[in-house]
Amino acid sequence: MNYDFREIEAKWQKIWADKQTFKAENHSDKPKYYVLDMFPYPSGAGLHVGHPLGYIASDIYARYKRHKGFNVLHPMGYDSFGLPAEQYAIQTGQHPADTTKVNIEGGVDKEGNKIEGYRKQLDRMGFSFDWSREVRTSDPKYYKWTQWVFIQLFNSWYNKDTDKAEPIESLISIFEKEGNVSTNAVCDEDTPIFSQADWKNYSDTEKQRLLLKYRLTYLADTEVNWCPALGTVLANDEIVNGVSERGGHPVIRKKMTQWSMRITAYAQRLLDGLDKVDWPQPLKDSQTNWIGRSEGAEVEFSIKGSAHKIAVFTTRPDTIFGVSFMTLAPEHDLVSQITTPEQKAEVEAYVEATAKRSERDRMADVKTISGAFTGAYAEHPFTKEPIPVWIGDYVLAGYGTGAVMSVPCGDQRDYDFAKHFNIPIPNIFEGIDISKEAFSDKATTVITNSDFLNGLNYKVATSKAIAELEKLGQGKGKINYRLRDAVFSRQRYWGEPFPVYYVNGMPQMIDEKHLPIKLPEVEKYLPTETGEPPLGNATVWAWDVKKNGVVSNDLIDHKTVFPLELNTMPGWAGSSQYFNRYMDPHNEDAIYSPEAINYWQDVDLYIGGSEHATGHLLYSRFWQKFLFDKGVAPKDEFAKKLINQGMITGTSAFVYKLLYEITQTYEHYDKKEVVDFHTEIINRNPIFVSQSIRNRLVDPDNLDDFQNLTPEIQEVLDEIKEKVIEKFPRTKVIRVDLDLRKNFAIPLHVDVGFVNASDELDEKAFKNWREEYSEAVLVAGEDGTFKVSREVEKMSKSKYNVVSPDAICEEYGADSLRLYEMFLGPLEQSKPWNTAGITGAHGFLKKLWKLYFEESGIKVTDEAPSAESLKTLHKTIKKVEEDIENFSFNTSVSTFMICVNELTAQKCSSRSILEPLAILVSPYAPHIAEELWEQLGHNESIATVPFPKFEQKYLVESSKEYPISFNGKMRFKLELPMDLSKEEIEAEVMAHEKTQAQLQGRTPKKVIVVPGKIVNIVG
RNA sequence: GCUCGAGUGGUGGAAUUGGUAGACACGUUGGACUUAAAAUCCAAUGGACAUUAGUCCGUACGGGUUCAAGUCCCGUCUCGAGUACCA
Repeated sequence: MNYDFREIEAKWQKIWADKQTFKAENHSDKPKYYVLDMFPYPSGAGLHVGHPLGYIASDIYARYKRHKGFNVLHPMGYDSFGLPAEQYAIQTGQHPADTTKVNIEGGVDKEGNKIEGYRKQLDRMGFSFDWSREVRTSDPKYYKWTQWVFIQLFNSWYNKDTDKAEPIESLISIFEKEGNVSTNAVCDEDTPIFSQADWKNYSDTEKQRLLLKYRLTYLADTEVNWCPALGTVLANDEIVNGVSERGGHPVIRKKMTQWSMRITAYAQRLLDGLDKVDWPQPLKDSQTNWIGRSEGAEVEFSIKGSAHKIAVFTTRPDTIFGVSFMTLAPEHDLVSQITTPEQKAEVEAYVEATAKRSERDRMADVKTISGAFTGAYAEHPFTKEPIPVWIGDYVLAGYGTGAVMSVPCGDQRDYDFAKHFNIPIPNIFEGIDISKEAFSDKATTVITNSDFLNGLNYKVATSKAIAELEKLGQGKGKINYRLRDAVFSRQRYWGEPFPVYYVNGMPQMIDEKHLPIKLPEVEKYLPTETGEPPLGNATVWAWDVKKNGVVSNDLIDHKTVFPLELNTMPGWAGSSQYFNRYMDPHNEDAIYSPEAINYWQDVDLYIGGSEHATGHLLYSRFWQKFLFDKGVAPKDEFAKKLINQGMITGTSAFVYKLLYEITQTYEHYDKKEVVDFHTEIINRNPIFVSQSIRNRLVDPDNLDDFQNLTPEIQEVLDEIKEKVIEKFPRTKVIRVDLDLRKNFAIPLHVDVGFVNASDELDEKAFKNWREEYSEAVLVAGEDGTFKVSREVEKMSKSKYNVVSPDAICEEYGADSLRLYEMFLGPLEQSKPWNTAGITGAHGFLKKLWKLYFEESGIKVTDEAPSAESLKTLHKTIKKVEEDIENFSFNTSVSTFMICVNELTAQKCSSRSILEPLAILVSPYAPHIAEELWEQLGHNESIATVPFPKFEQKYLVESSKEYPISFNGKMRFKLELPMDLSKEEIEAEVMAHEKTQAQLQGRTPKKVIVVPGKIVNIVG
């Protein structure tokens, strides 16, 4: 009987689906275990071999936990709102819902391309997902609850006294009793102070406007990152190096009315919570940096001849006597108000110039120092000296107060600015030379020239300065965070609509019981002509408060029918709670039942990519903490343990195209005919050379450098010349030469499917690939083979280096793929894909199969196992169990290989060894394990069979082969009984002839004996 | 620039609290079987010298601790990831 993986895998995938083998119950006597993968965005390109890496690891763990007696929740779903589907809709007019459905369920797209569909691809790899719990973020039944969370956030404020979110009603009742004078709440910077009487007198609209300054999600005019190419705003985490993460388009600053999430209220708790979770340190670090807590002081400077005050944030209040100027961000509100008439023109020109520059431009030349003097002077709080106030774009509007007290001697940026504009640089550091650069080492700071701070170190001076500022009422200690509130509006179609309508310009929440508010149909997915978001194209998009339903825009009368919000929610809205929704995914009355979440609690193991560090994983923690405050979630951190799987990169293949030119004299022939023929020859006969030829032609370190022409190439050029001569026999002079003007050996990606494990190109496949290559000339190397060169790059369609899991499953089977992906190396490490090695994993499965079967059928017997086989089995159990617990999946694959190699050598056919072995293998290679289990005579699935128990007694050794070292170098091995004492071992070793040979008569200075380990002889 | 991580054969990678460096697999070479190929099986495979024994060198580089260092400490270099005028 042969190992027919195609039949076996199809058979078991069907049985698992039919019998719902992996359905998880919300009630169980077993302990719970929740294993989660980051759900994918279903793109039209489908999965490549890099995607399943994390899924395979989590599946192994989930299966292992079932063997260990846990009730395992292992769900999967789709993050199905998103930009690519919308861009595709704009191009083709197809509804994103339709294309998304095809991408998930399979089918044919409008261009006639067959799409396999994510679901089929996933099923093929034998994952033990509970598909009955699938969620899709774009499903109204799902986004109903995304909208619900939004409403809860809107109806909450953050009470700093209790340090949690509370219902907005409690804030209103405080305002009614005492105004906001003593309210300790997180709110907008510009929130005015009002009394109980003020509150009473405010109009309804005014009250709503004020409440927006406290709500955890709020509508406000904010400086946003506007991406004109995408036609939408972006959050900070969606911008990489000043351009959009998706597409790499430029981003500019713009003031817009947008929904924001008051995530800053949770800044400290988001930091503190990191200590409670077992997440990778780099990920924690990047969240910590992103939140960016810094301790310091807020200091107020009054402005001479003005009632305005400038507030600055500084981490170095100890250097306050070193202030020689102040700098405001060009966008700072005070700029226009304090600028003197003489400086007005210069300042305005500067402000305008900076506004025009994109974020990227500003980042690109951080070295260019620019700024303008406002003409205004602030007053030093202690010396009362005047301090010139400048503006400069090195001060960011979005951080701190958007203004700094500039201490050039202690801060390099201030120093550079001062040097550039000839501003004095007073030195306040004892014994430090500041003629070349600023001094910022806190540890060795001793303050001088600073009145009451003289002689103090950083720490003491800081607290003293803060205390003195407090006495003056001009400052206080403050903790500042880099984290900004997150913009939550997107000017896009394919996202969750807000459950919001507008009365008198004030947002109103639609009552929960009318959710979901479904996306309206639109004709076009582009912004409207008036620049409104795509939902502005909808004709039925108004809210009728009488009917409680969406009605035609024609009916808007601002009395009972009002306009609905035109923005949609950002990509991370749907992913911020999906892990909880899986616990009770079909609940229509609540986001999930208390029973479900109290049973499942939180995610025990979460696996996904590290690129979500400051996006999804921060927002999800924020929402979780909010729902925890609301009493909806029992845990304030949603995932106990998180692992970032590494990326699988592609191994691109290249051939080199040689450029050449044909020259000839024109006698007897028409010039045009000649030139056309040359062009045709060059187009029809492109020359490609293999790597070795390229390396002889070109200096590999300098690709423009021609070295020498090889005979092979000369031959090819001569052949082409022959063709030209044939066509124009009477021509006197014909030359065919390489075009050496520039990089003449151009590397071109070729499909990795045309290349075998030895990097040899399938020339036929290559020529058939493209019409223009059909008569290509391929110049092989000296050994007669045409070899491509290879380079590791990100897997992508455009680089022709994508390897699909379907092809691997077809050729080697899912079990081989699973084993091989794990075998590649540690889970967290990124590594290049190389199909060649998969034969090793596949060969292992064949060898495993052969332990159970011979030609005629199963060969497993009830014979008692040998001591050797028992030892092999138990050391495998021990190692595999340790490996899985440590997520070291690559080493357990090796362990299996060793085990099977040993059992084969031992000719083991004993049931009491081979049954447990099938269970051990089953998390990794579940199909073959199920088949073996059934063939061994079992009727139930192997999935929940208890994991074999390790027994130390089988590993007890009676002797040990000691490595005998001389001065730390192992020279020979000596088999000795385990029960010898140190002295006995030493005596045995010293008496050995090889020891004497090594010593050559010398007397050892020292003999180190570690029983059971090693013997080292020194001297 | 800052923060974090990593450097081991031709390749992917092993190596538990410091204790036999290179497990396992790929690739390569030789051999068996076969008309042939595939598949399968056997052997060799870090480098150099010796080709029997053996010796020397080897975990990015330079030092150090130790009977013993891939592993611990100090310094340097390279690569990767994140972040970047954050006051």
